[in-house]
Amino acid sequence: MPELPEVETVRRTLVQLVKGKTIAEVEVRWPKMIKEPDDVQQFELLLRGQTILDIGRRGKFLLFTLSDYVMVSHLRMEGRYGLFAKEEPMNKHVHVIFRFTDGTELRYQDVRKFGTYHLFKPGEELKTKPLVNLGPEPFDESFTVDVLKQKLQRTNRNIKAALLDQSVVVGLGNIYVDEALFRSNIHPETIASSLTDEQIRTLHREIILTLQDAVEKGGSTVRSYVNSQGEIGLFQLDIFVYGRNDEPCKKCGTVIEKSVVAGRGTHICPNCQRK
DNA sequence: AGAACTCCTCGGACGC
DNA sequence: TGCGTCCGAGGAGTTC
Repeated sequence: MPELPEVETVRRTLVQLVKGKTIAEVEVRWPKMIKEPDDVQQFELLLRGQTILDIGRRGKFLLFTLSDYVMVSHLRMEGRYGLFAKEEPMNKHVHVIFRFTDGTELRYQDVRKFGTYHLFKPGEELKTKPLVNLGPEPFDESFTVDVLKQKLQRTNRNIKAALLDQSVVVGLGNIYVDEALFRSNIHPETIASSLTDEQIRTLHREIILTLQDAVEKGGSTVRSYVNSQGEIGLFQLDIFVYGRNDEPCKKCGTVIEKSVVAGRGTHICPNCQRK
């Protein structure tokens, strides 16, 4: 399940693979993925002749800057990109194909078909769904302790639910929320508004450090994620709690427990993270 | 505001 | 052992 570090890793590898290429033709095999424009044929048509100038990222969204449009792509849980020669055999889970003028093609593969595409005129993408209500980028200076504190103080939800909410801060998903909370010694069921100033300072620092560390290591490979060149991430070696239920805590040796919090599988060390 | 539901498929667990 | 069935995995939009 790609979160910020995995999406950033995909962005970095993808930009090297396709920057400067011009789209000759687009084939959408699963029309439900195209959210904007409504008409899938229109999506395919508008992309013809577009050159990929750059690829950016906002939260977990990839933003393809094209000659005349911005294409917003979300990988959700299992989306992957790969560059292929057109004659290479097609995987059955490929749902969108961008054929370039040079005979190569970018294939979007997604076993669960949860990924989404939006196409906008430049500037429009920031004024509307799905990007309009996103919170600050964790590595941006606008993500301050005070901003985090303000957002946490006005909610009665638990901290796990709050951190999964992309309007609080972007980029965290189930893995990195569990990791950041462990590294902050905070129990995921703690009511967000009840965190002390010191806990918020620690959490703010650990969110940034956890994500930075993971970006440097090329993300995690949990379940199916690989980057655009088929390489796995190395951060999974540094994971403290996610998926480690019934194994000993790396800090204190207590057995890691798994439960459900905010409707998500949640991993904690009951000794390091107390309510 | 916030919880529940929805989308979707596969693989692992489970039962016989 | 082998085969069928069931269900959990979850980001984010929508619904209530």
